[in-house]
Amino acid sequence: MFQALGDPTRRAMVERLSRGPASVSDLARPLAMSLSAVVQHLQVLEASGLVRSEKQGRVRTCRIEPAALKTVEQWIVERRASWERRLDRPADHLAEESEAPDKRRKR
Amino acid sequence: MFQALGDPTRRAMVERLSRGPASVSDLARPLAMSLSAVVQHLQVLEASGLVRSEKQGRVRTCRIEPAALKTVEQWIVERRASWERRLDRPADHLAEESEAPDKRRKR
DNA sequence: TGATTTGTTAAGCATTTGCTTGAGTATAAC
DNA sequence: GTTATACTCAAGCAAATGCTTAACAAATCA
Repeated sequence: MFQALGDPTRRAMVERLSRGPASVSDLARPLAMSLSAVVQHLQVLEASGLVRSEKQGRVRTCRIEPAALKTVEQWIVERRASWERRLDRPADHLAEESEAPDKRRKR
Repeated sequence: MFQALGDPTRRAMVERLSRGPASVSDLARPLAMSLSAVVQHLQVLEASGLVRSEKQGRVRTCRIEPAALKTVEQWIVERRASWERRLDRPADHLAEESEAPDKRRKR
């Protein structure tokens, strides 16, 4: 998912979709590239699980998968929490050392 | 930042750093690649603003930049909020249409 | 029916990415 | 002072990425 969101075009597509469902052409309209390229980006987004789409007639309607966004959000939140937890207990890592060396409790 | 987090190795580095500061060799230890490669990943992370590092003596100490993580988090939260806001007011987009066509209020 | 709209698929191509190796430099340890 | 440590920097290279064009298929429209 992070990799999918790593591309600015795909982020623009997700932004558009966060405001509501859209067809492939809708997604392509503001983008300065071929429809084909947009379809390829869409495939990446779908493969990542961030976007889902279904086709009725000749138009494919795409929409965001909020649960997937939540997963990404969760990853970030956890890393940040892990870091902040550290700062809240100034014990232990006062020496702020590396790791491997000094595993023994003496010295 | 999304692009930086798009690589699994770099995500592992961020995970490690979320548990506390580490030297370049610390970061490299669990990774199956050359130190040089790790340094290159580190450069990407620093360029993105997600990680900061400073060198004292011959060891470079790296740490996470929580504000940057917060920025990423914010982006996700906003997209998700934008989507959920939509669902809360079932007005308007009942037809769930595309966009450009039918701008006129008749029909 | 024939033309148009909407999308799909494949091939090809330039650029970017994620490494490696090898040859340094500066600090710290012995 | 020699040796090990902890990086640093520059090539070089294979694979992945982000496009393009072109040919095609299926709905829908006139």
